[in-house]
Amino acid sequence: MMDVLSQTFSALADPTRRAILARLSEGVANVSDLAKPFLKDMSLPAVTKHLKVLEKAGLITKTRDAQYRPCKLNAEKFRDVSEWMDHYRKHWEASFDRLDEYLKTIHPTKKKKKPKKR
Amino acid sequence: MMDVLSQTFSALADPTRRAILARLSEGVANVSDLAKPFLKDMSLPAVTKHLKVLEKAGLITKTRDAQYRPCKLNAEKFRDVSEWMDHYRKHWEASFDRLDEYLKTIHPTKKKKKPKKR
DNA sequence: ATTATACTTAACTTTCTAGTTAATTAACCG
DNA sequence: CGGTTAATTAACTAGAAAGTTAAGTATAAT
Repeated sequence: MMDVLSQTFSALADPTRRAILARLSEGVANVSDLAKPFLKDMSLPAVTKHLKVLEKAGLITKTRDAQYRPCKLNAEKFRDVSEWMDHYRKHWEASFDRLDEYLKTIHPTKKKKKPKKR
Repeated sequence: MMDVLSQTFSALADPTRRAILARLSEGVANVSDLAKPFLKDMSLPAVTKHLKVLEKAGLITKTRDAQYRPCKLNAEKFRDVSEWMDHYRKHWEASFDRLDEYLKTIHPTKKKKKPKKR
């Protein structure tokens, strides 16, 4: 039995699945819509499987409309990942500052690099 | 050949590896320090392998000090993941607001749930 | 009713992952 | 030197993941 976070991360660890999520971030799409960009690289059942992985991970929801299966992004799941990431945020922000300090010492006139606003 | 983001996510998709990262977020530790909590569940070579996965993914850096291998967190990598996640942030924040609105309609006296400050 | 469309399931193959034990390397200690 | 500690490498196994093709199901269209 896989823990929730592992399942989420491993669902995200595939470029096809991330591309599907990117497409769904633009709006609802059914299976063949989602599959279209990949059909030169893989079969339809392969895409079906990717969707199943995303669905089991809770990253998307698949509904029914006649013979179509409209899929939509399940945004809450992303928040869970983001919350896990938050624990490390201070570290990368700190390391950014350290780099910043370092850059100032070697090149004091150079424009200050600032961490991204969130 | 695995793309960078897939490699990062798949490194994160394991509870042992995430626990190692959590430990390293407290400070530098060498291999046997890191292994200790897991030695009841798995062998030392298993931990070595996990560390190799994390290192290849760029999430940690392993250095040398006599026979020890001090490891440290590589925080920049987390920023990359976070930046990918940012693309979806608006979605989960929006869905949170929708939930919020919904909760108000069914239970108007209940204290308002607020999205986490970042 | 039959044919087409949309999608899934089944069965199988190949490759990758996570673990194992045993042997090996490297540095330090007495 | 000889032993101990720290960690890695090698060789192997079991099981999961990602793909395939072929067959099946459900709805719609003619």
